[in-house]
Amino acid sequence: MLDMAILGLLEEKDLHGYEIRRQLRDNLGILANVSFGSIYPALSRLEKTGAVVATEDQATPATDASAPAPPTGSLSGELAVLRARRHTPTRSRRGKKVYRITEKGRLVFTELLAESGSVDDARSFGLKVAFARHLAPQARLTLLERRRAILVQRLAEAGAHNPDLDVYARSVVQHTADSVTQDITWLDRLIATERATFHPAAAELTYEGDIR
Amino acid sequence: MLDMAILGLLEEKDLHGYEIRRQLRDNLGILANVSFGSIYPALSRLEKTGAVVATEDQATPATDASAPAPPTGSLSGELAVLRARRHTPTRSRRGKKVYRITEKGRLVFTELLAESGSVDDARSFGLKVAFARHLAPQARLTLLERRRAILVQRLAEAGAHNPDLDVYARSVVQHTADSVTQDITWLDRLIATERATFHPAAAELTYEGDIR
DNA sequence: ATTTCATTATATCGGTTCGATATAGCGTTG
DNA sequence: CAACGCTATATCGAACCGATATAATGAAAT
Repeated sequence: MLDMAILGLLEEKDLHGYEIRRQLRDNLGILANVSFGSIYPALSRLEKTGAVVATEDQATPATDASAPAPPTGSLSGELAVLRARRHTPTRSRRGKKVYRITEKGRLVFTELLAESGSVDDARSFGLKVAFARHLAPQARLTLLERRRAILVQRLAEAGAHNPDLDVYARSVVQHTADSVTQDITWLDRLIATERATFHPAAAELTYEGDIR
Repeated sequence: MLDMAILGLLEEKDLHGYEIRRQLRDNLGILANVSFGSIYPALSRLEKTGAVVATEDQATPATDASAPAPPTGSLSGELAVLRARRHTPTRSRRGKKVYRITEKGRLVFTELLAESGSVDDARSFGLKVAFARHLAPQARLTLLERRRAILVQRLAEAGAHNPDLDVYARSVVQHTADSVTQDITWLDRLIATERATFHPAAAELTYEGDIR
C-alpha cells in the first residue's frame, strides 16, 4: 500500500526517502504519518522490482570530500571516514538517494491504484482516494462504491448492540459504529458528486440502476 | 495489544482460540474483528510467559471415544484415530485447547491496561476502553485524557489544510480531520461523565482546572 | 446410506508496518 | 567551538494480517 503512495508522489517529481515522508506527513497530514521503518523497506522493494531507480544526489557543489585519504592527521578521523565509506558504498557525500519512477513504475502504480484490494483498511483506502485523480472516472466510482459496500456490510454485521456489555464497551462500540456511519455519509456525498460529473444530464435517469 | 484483550476475556471465563475470536467479533463487533493469524500466536505468547495455561477440553460427555483400541472392525477407522492421535498428542478428541488465565496473567492484564502506551492507535485505545471497567477511576480518567491530548495535537499538526491539493486528496484529509474532531467530542463526553462520577459534588468547582 | 457442505478448530507462512535504535553530516546558536 | 537540532539512511524485532493447510463434526442433500 505504501508502495502506491510512494509511486504516486514520485510521479510528480523525484524524491528521496526523507522527503517522501515529509510530503506524506505535510500534505496528507493526519492520514499518513508513515514511519521510516516502512518507507525505506518500501523503497528497497520498489527498486528491486524495477519500479524506481535510485540516482545519486547531483547537488554536491562545495567541499569535495571525495579525496582518497584526506591527511587529517587524526587517526580516529581517518577511521571514521573509512567506516562511513564501508557502510555507504553507493551513496554520495550527503548520503541522499534520490529516487526516480520508471516506466514500469508508472504501470505498477496504475495497477496498484486500480486493483480491487486494499479497500478494507481505512488507511489504504484513504491513500487510494488521495491519489484518485489518476483514476478513470469509472474506476473512481467503483472504488468508492466498493468501500461503501464494505462499510455497510460491516455495520450490518456488527448489528444489534449486545445488551450485556458494560458502559465503556458499549460506548466505544457505539462510537465506532457512528464513525462508520459518518464515513458512509461522506462516501455518499463523494459518489453523488462523482456521478454528477460523470453523466451530468442523465443523472436522474440512470439513478439507482444496474450496479453490476 | 491483543494480549490485553485476550486476558480481559479470559478473566471472565475459560475460552479456546476460536471462541475468543468470536467473542471479540460478536461483542465488540466493528472494533475488533481479529485474524486467527493474530489470535493463535498471541495465545502462544501468553502461554510461554505463563500468563495463561492450556487445559484439555473436559467436556466430552457422550460418545466416549477415548478407549485405547475401540474394536470398530474397520481398519481405516482405527488408522484415522491413530493418525489423529499422532497429530494431536496434547489435544483432546475435539482438538480444543481451552485457556485459563493464571494469577500472573491477572497481573499482566492489569499492567497492560494501565501502561501509558498503546494509545496512539485507535484500535488499541478502543480495546482499552472496552475493558476500562477493570481500571481504577483515576487511571480511567488519565487514559481518556491522554488519548484526547494526542488527538488534539495530531489535529493541530495537520493544521492548515494545504491549498495545492486536488479535490480528492483535500476531501479525504478533511474527512479524516472531521473524524478526529468527532473522536475528541466523544472523549469529552466520556471525560465529563467520568469526572462527574468521580467527584459528583465538586464538579462545578474543579471544573476546567489544573490538568497537570 | 453416503456424499457433500458448512461450521468449528488449530496452526503456520510470508509480507507489511511500526517503533526503537544506530549512525552521521550539516547548520545554527550560544 | 561545542552543543544542539535537523536532515538523512538503515536495520532490527515484534505484531498483525490474509491466505492457506488440515481435520473433525454435524446437518442437509442425493
